[in-house]
Amino acid sequence: MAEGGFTPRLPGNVRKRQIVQRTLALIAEEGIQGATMARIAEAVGISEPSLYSHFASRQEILVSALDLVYERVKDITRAATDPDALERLRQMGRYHSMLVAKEDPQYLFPLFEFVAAPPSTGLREALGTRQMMPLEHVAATVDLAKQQGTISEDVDSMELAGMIIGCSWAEGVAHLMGIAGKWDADVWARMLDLLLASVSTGNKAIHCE
Amino acid sequence: MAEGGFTPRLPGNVRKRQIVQRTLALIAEEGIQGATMARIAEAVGISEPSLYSHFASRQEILVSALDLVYERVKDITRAATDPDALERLRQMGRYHSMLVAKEDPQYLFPLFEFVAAPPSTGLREALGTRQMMPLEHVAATVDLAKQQGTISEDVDSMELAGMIIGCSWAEGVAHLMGIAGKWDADVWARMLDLLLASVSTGNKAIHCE
Amino acid sequence: MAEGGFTPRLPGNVRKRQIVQRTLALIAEEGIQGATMARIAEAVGISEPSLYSHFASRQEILVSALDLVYERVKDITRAATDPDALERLRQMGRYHSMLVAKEDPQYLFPLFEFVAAPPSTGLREALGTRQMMPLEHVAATVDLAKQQGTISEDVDSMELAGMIIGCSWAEGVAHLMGIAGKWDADVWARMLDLLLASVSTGNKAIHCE
Amino acid sequence: MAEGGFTPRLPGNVRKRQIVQRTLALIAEEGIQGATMARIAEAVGISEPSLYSHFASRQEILVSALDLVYERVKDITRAATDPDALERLRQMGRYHSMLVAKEDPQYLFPLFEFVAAPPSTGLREALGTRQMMPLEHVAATVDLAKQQGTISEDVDSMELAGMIIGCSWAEGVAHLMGIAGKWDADVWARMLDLLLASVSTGNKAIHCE
DNA sequence: CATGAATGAGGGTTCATTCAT
DNA sequence: CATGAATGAACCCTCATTCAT
Repeated sequence: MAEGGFTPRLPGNVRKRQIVQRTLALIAEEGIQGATMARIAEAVGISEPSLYSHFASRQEILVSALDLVYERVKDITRAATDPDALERLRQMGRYHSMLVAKEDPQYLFPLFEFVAAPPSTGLREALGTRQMMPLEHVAATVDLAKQQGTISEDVDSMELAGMIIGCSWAEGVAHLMGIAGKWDADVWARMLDLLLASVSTGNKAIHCE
Repeated sequence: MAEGGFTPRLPGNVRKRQIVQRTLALIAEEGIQGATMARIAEAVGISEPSLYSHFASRQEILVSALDLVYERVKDITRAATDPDALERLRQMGRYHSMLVAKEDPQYLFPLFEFVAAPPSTGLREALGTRQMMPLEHVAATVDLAKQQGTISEDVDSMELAGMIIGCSWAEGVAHLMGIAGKWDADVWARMLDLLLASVSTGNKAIHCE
Repeated sequence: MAEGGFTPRLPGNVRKRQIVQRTLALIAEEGIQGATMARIAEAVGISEPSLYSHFASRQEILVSALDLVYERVKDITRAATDPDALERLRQMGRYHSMLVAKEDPQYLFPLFEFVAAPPSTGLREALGTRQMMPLEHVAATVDLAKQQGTISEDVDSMELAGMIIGCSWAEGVAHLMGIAGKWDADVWARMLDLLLASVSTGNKAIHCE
Repeated sequence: MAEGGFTPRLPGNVRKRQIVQRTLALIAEEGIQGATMARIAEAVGISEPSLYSHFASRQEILVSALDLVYERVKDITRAATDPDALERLRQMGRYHSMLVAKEDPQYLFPLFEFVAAPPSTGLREALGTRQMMPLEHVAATVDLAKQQGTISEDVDSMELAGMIIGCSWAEGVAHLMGIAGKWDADVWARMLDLLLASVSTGNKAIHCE
């Protein structure tokens, strides 16, 4: 019956990537619930059922989109290359501010869409799993800073890692709430600086006689 | 679904509050998109069209639910009564931790549902507006602390207020991601303490020596 | 948005009956799988979603249709009124033949659609439940015939009832297979007669000297 | 779903038989409508379009499945080998009971799936055609019994054949309705016995006295 | 204030089938 | 002989909303 669509047949991997990317864009624009199969199909330029040639379900597409978000997160850690681990932590903060500021549609808004996904969707669990990786990366960097003697040995690495990433989350929430304009763009970098200063060995805050 | 014909006619205000409360509960369980008119009506025990006797649209109910969330936020500021403004800021942090820890279904999850609501719904704008109030309250408290001499005059009040509230946001995100278990419950209070210590006049961190 | 359809608003009960009847007709024509919500709605002259104002699901409509089939079955027992119970059994057989012969679209084909419904639909269970009633009615009539002395006391009433109804089933299958034309219409009545003759006290077959 | 690239190329006939068998199994489990091309392909372990290398359409596969059902029916006649034709008829009945009792997934449920197939599918016609063969076989056996003098010459052979097979159909319907448990398994054999007794020359029922 | 009946739009998913490879 | 990519049509069902009562 079908007279053989004229849509160019793309190799599976290419199409798959295409689908995930457009989905992420849709999530950024209209939220997860706005990323409907119909809209995804239209954005990609294929028919709705064709999506099922590449993914078993909408859920699977969404999880793949989440993976793509964490590609951006990985960029953060990849971009911080300073040999000094403490400085590296500051670099991550600044890179994150940049990511948020340029409103990359593949990062901030999609990420929080997953944060707020109803538990029944299973997406939040998927998110928690993925977040562990950057968290542990930051904790490892803190460890390194301790070895390098720039961060006090007393500090719990995982705890500090949480606080560091927490600054980024705070930044994200402020942007999403549309009140980021209340401060200049560096405020979250300064928040991170304050935090790091509190735990760096250079800081006399606590031991300041 | 309603349990039959004789739903007692409740005075308008009571019904309205009932509707908003059940809606908020639904948002907590299933997200904003899960708070459908059908489910709200069923939860309240009236028919679907009856909801329109009390609210002009679903949107209006949702915004009212958001107001209810900010009632909880107001509780935070109300609960912090210490005469020492700096201590009051710490109280707010601890009260917030408590609110998050007890998983009050009328606070954390609904709040972030609104954070992540697609722009087209207008809910995020509504959220931004409401968030200004607690933000300014915290800034005012910082100002007071400066007058009381416990926080350094150099500090920008609004900026510090953002950081303080940012700690709460970070706490919320950690919980929603399901990774809060990585730390003990006090970590976010300690983050706030570090921050406040950095700016308190007792701190020699910056001016040390 | 909806500008208030022009379909006349019918009282609930009337619509419900209408829906079930048209559904049964569709089942007769195209099988259970042919009774789609779209076709039912079209046959009734209302929109598809409106069906859900009257029934919670398609399954519920189908079960109601099954009930309607068994209204026809009840007609069989109602139509047999001869004071002589043995004769009454013969009347039932003849009435059934008539029902089958006139190809009442509310009886034979729909009935067997339910017989052949896949187990996963739950419809066959519903069928078994409903079939018990006529079965027990026939068994009771056999009992009565035994009291009246026309059927031998040795016979197990339920067993004979099964055989009697079995003749009707055989008749039904023959029709559905499209090979009923191989015999004249009375063949199944004669089958029933042979059976009843075998167990009637007038029969010397077993006790014959 | 298939477990990967290297499905061994099977000779055409083998594959064909395989396809038909799995299809029949699917019909038994989920009905004709449950035997979708996707499920058949998965069950066989080849891709969906590959099915079209062996059969022109789904319809063709289904008809082949029907043929396979009638292989089982042929088994019935093949299994009845007693030289006495009357006894042979009884053997067929008992063999059929066995077939039904062991719930052979290639017989009863599939058969009735075809009985109840909507007319528009053409499957019921195909069924009628095939049913003629066993019917005529039974009629021929009745004829033989008449020659052997065990069944009365007065009896119409085709009519009696219908009744005999009718007992089997009744048995099948009882099973499908899930009410077979109401009787012991021999009831249908006894029904057949009663019937045959009525027409056998040994029977004094009619000529009694 | 409350409801039963109704709806257009759209939700994700499955269907048998086709075609280029 | 076999497949991956693709599709139009259809599936059951839910959505927020309206209107007469």
